Amino acid sequence: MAEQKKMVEEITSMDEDFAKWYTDVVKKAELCGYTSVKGCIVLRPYGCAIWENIQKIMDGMFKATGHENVCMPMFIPESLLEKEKDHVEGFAPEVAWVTHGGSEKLEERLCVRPTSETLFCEHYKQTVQSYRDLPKLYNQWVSVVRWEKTTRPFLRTREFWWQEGHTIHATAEQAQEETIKMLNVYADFCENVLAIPVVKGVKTEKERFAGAEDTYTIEALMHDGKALQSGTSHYFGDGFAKAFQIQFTDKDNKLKYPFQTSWGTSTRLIGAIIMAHGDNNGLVLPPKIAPIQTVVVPIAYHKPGVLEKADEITERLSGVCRVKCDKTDNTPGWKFAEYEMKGVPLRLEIGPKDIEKNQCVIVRRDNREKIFVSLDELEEKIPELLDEVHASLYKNALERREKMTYEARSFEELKEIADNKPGFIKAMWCGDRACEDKLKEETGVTSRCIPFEQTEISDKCVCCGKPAKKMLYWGKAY
RNA sequence: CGGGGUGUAGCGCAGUUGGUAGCGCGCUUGCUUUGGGAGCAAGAUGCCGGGUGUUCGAGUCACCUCACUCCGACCA
Repeated sequence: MAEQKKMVEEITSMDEDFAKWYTDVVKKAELCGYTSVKGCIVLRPYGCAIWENIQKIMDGMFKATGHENVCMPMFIPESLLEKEKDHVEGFAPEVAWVTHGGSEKLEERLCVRPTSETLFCEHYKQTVQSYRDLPKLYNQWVSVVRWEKTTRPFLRTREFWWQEGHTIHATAEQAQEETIKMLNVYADFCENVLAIPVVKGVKTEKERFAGAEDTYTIEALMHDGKALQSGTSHYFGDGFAKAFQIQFTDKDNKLKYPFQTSWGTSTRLIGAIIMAHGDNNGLVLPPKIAPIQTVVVPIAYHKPGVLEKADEITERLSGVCRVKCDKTDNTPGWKFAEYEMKGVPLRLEIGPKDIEKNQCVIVRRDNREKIFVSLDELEEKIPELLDEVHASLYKNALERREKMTYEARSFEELKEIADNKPGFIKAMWCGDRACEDKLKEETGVTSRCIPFEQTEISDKCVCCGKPAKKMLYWGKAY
């Protein structure tokens, strides 16, 4: 696969310059555009269609687990943001402030939401009185703003689109269960929809969300060996409830503090798709979220019967997949390159030679395999192939991750790997923040998560040699 | 926020010792083509990122500024 010949000249090869490859793909696939505000991107139709497909499927999964959608305002008064100490400390450095309404200076400045915990808390305070009001299982699809210093399309933008789930429960157990449940929904989505394998685990205190008791995460490995945090789920305990004075009367007629969670995934997932599946010819889209799943390319379409046949095939396929027929007067070669760049999973070529034999040529984007398919079998064959593409994308990504996951038993070994082999490093940890800081400082890796699936690599901390508590995934991250 | 790079046509770039703005791709029109980014012909497109200065004269020199981009620190 690495030896695959590069056929599109405009895209920088990923081995040559991964960062440039990434921006080339984003541009050439027409996923987004830049604007006059740094870090604020336009989701162009093709990128937007991918996001819409992500939203549609994920939203269905939220509904299936009992969640309801709401819409909160985008402004948070400074005094509201400040109510939970850790939370405000975490976010204050990167919020955007509104200071004027028209020409009048506001009494109190408003921040543009960087996340909406405080708004949900204010709302819960108004609507939760009894245990009968619980749980509330909410989600919203909105954009948020975080004034990042360095930005990259999809991976880190100042405004980004996401979903944030917020729930409130009568007991800690229920809230903890919810936190894990939604983490599993995310992992399920990444693996079964995006074909990206993820490591599930919990963050160390250092990497925890501001205000959370526990932050759970799914970590994916990109083509260049860097980790991408692809979704997080937070357990808040009753910390926010206490800070916001949210209380309810329980069955035993006692006033109690409820327990909360929040969880989010963002347009960063599009970055994950690009970097997990893409190749030197551009984007490779997992079929389930591909705006176009099959592109029909008529060959020598001026010849009698070709366009008619292409139309007929397109019409038939519209019942089994998202299909587009490109009837523009660009040459076939141009179209091949174009749709490869855009990651369309299947290309169907139909020309005079095929029509004679009642067949067509189907080419898979992921491995370029060329298959001759009888026109009588299209409706069965196309969905089968889409499933195969999904399965093989997942399999390849998983194999690559496994190949790029190393184990380290000593500091020297870890440093050696961190310096020379991009990827995940599994290593034991004593639980001390000091060791985490030292590893970051001296090797550049951060703790990605404490995975649920623990294996005891050794009994000593990779950094200080003291007795180890947990095995962690370490790595360089986006 | 530190370090590097780049700003000239829609995109990618050239522009020498300062002297009236160029190339490729794309775009428009026509004809011929069509199984891996087609060929020929004729067109259209410029606040040289912005400002100040030096100069008879600035895309070119100086200073300032803004934006983008890459690498670090901080973060979904």
